[in-house]
Amino acid sequence: MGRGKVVLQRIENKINRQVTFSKRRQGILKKAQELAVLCDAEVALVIISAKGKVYDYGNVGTHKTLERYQKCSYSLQDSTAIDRESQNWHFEVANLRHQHAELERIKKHLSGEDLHDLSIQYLQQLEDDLDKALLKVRRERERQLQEQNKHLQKQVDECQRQHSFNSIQAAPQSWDSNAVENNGYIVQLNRSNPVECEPTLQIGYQYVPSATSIARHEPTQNNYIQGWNML
Amino acid sequence: MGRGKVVLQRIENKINRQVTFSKRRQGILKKAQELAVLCDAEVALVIISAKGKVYDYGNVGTHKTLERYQKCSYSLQDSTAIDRESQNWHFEVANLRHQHAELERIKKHLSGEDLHDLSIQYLQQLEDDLDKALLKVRRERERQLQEQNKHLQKQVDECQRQHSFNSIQAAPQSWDSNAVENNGYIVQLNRSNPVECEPTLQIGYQYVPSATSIARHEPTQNNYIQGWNML
DNA sequence: AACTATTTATAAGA
DNA sequence: TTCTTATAAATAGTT
Repeated sequence: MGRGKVVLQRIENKINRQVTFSKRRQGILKKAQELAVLCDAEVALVIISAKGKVYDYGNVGTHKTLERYQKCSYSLQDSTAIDRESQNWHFEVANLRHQHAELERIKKHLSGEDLHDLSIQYLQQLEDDLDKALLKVRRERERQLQEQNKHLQKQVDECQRQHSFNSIQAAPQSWDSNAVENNGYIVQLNRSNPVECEPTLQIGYQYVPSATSIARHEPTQNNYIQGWNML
Repeated sequence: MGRGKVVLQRIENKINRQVTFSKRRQGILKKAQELAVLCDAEVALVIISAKGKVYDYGNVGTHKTLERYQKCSYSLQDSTAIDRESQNWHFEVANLRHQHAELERIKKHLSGEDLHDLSIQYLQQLEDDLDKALLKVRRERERQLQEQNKHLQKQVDECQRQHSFNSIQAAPQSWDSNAVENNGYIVQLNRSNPVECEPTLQIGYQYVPSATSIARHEPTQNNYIQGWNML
């Protein structure tokens, strides 16, 4: 893939070799990542240059994958593999530290921090991911609200039934509530008469203030979920 | 390199994933070999499929290279006082694991996964946080685009200058295109005034105020990189 | 498993 | 080193 056909043979010109090494190293790294992501595989790649410089890649941590690999091909291994057991702690700690750092990084990005050194592509991807996540969160919240609603509706019906029953003996009742929205989201019942049923049902969410929250600007008593209708 | 652009994202179709895995595995293997031979490097590659099947390559023996790699990585750590602290390791590892689990949890939530057992309040908080993050990411992307914009403006000016110069000699040239590709980033230039090179530069994206903006449908060229710090 | 239309990687040149 | 460009190589979608 270049201006000349490639011959599978050590590049004799030192400069060319160095340049090619740099380019192809990048290339194969990308390939490794793509393979890992596209095909959901675990990939570890170690490259050591002629001068001894080490490069590595591992989508789930190079060490972790290598360990797994070594376990799998245990029988092929000589006995030195055994006393490497003692080094397992090294592995484990190094590994965890690595992953930890990585996770912290990702978490920051997902929280909108430390964005300054990211590429535009990465940012765009991040934006997409966040959008998707937001969508999912909204859906889940919606789901939960609906469930709660259903539950409450039952209670209301129950209550209503009893009430009606009692009312048959007495006067006809103008059963009413301030707001019952059935298939909608929140049902807000402000009952002033503390008769049989629970006195005040207020359902739904209250806003929980947080250090990092941008305000949901409306006061939270309406059931309208922001941005939902456009989904 | 195919009929469609590649999107860096797990291929959902199982068959396709399998096929791609097979093809790309071959491909990267070849790349690894070429790198090793052409550049006289030591290369080890381990691939473990989602189902656990192990593939490996190593021009001087996978195990050998891996051992070398592991030695190098260890030396990066303070191997001096490690053994004495070995008692602390249990603690450290446990600790790290704990933190790790926690981070994973948070990361999932921020990615819109595993939401089912969360409280409504938490979800709402999450939603707010995501909203905020999204905002920040958009701002950062905007900032970067503006920067790029500035850069391009310079180029355009340059071009314009030359153009004007040439035009003195001959007839004006209608050198124009609506899209300029700069370093692989496609930048749209909407020129309101086609004659003079007096450009209105509008680059990239428009800010969409809603958090639930319809996703960008442009070909998402993403380079979302996990586990590799080329950023 | 082959076949291509395309995309992607990169060798050479600047 | 980095960028550009012509071309080889890889491969996604198809048959």
